[in-house]
Amino acid sequence: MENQPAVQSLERAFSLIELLSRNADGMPLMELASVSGLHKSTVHRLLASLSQLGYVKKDESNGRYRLTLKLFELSGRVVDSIDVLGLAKAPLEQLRNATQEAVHLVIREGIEIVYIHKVESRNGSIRMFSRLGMRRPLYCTAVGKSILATMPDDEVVQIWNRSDIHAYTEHTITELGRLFQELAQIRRCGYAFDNEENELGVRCIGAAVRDYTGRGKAAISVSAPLARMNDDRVRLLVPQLLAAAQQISTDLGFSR
Amino acid sequence: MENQPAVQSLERAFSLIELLSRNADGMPLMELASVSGLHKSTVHRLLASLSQLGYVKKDESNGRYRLTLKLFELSGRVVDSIDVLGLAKAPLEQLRNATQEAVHLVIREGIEIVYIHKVESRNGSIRMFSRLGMRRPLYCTAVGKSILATMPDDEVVQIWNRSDIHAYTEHTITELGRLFQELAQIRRCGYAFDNEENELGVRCIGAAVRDYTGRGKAAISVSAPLARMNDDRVRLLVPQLLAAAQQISTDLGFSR
DNA sequence: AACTTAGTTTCGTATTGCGAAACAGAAACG
DNA sequence: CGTTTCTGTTTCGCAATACGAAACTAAGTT
Repeated sequence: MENQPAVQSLERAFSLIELLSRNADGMPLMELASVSGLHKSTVHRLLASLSQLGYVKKDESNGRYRLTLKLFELSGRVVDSIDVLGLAKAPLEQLRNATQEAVHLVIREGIEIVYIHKVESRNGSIRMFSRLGMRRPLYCTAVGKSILATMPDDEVVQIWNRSDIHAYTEHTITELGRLFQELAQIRRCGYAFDNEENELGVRCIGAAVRDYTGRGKAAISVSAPLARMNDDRVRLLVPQLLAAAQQISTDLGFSR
Repeated sequence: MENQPAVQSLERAFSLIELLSRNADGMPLMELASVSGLHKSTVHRLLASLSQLGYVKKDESNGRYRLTLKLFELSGRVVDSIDVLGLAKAPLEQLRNATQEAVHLVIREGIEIVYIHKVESRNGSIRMFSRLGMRRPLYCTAVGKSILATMPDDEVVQIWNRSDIHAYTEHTITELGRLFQELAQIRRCGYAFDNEENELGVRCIGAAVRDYTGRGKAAISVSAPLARMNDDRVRLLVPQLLAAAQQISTDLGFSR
């Protein structure tokens, strides 16, 4: 039914866009041509089209092509329409104020979570690495696991199979058995850990946000460097995390 | 040199994307076909390609096509690379806390400003209409005018000529003379007003953020409903606004 | 002045995307 | 329960469209 190849010019244009998105200060035509493997005149034509449509602009001072913020405008509309975002902002900020640590809101899309909101720590010193729009697999983050824990086992297995299991750090879970062990615990306690499974030196606690169907479509987390996240601190933070998750879930129509 | 028509399939695909971005809960194929004026089989082919590339997904439950967050991922990278954003976040939040009103950060792109960060009022009652990624003309916003005020007159004229002058409210400036009068005042005081020029019932004060070249590439503002923004309140808020703008400008390398 | 190298424009060609039409499935109707 | 009328998917022959080689321009380099 599917797997007919994508329209060629679209595929090519988007590969250029992806390349450009990785280079903040733009790229010259020839570089785009060589790394994409396309003929320079093809690249030129596609860029000209994208420029005319307003997605790309050529920096006249140095001849480099770069993305404009028009994509941001489009995707901003999409993100804005996610109702959990509106409901979560206030509780998240309160949570950050109570904990003084970075807090995140993610939603699930397929086998990944996407960061859609962040309130930064006031301990400005150490900055968490996270970017809005960034994706991570479900199985290696506190938020992801807390969402998995709201799903039936067979779906978890499906997601696991579709995921590219990769040990981001030495603590990353790479066996399905381990994952299920953890999920059992998460279901009991209502929150999930990430003990440096995604990034060394960072520990997170996460809790799912449920909508009226009871399924976890989103999750929130508190992240901090190892030094500020010992067991005592966790005991202190968990109730606050859960309260915030509860609050948002209730606002989304989840009961009990 | 330009105005050769854009690659057809690109132009069409992006028009579909724009349509989809305006409908949070997706659109059925036929609706897309009729409003875009494209043949349904063309729409189908383009959507299939966009799906395969991961930008669009078909909601199997109701058959509607919707945008994924992949665009958000791309544009997130672009936005993230704007250094003024990182530098502005803390001062903006402080400003919001001091004023208890909604504060915004915008950057200029061409003849428009783009909202790239917002810290919402805690007076949750009345919510400002503003969305990240949203664009407004320079001439009808406090932030826009404060940026114009940092530019040489001839450039202001150029921008004016390229702009589609439109009276958003009865207070919108629609004559170049009026604009220059205001710019003169803004240059004297260092901040700009928006007296319901963009939206009835909303008053803003804005100040430009300058980089090391002295040009205003960004600006910040405090917005509030008319009722909370009388002259006394403005006198109180302006110094705080200016302090924040100053702070960010300094961090960007602007001196004096 | 000769030689690179990046970027733009032209243009003939075949490939690619096009859309009419057939098909499949679901919902609405009588 | 068959008929009609939707929407969405697939096929396929045709020609318009996008392709890329090559010519050309403009800057830099040697």
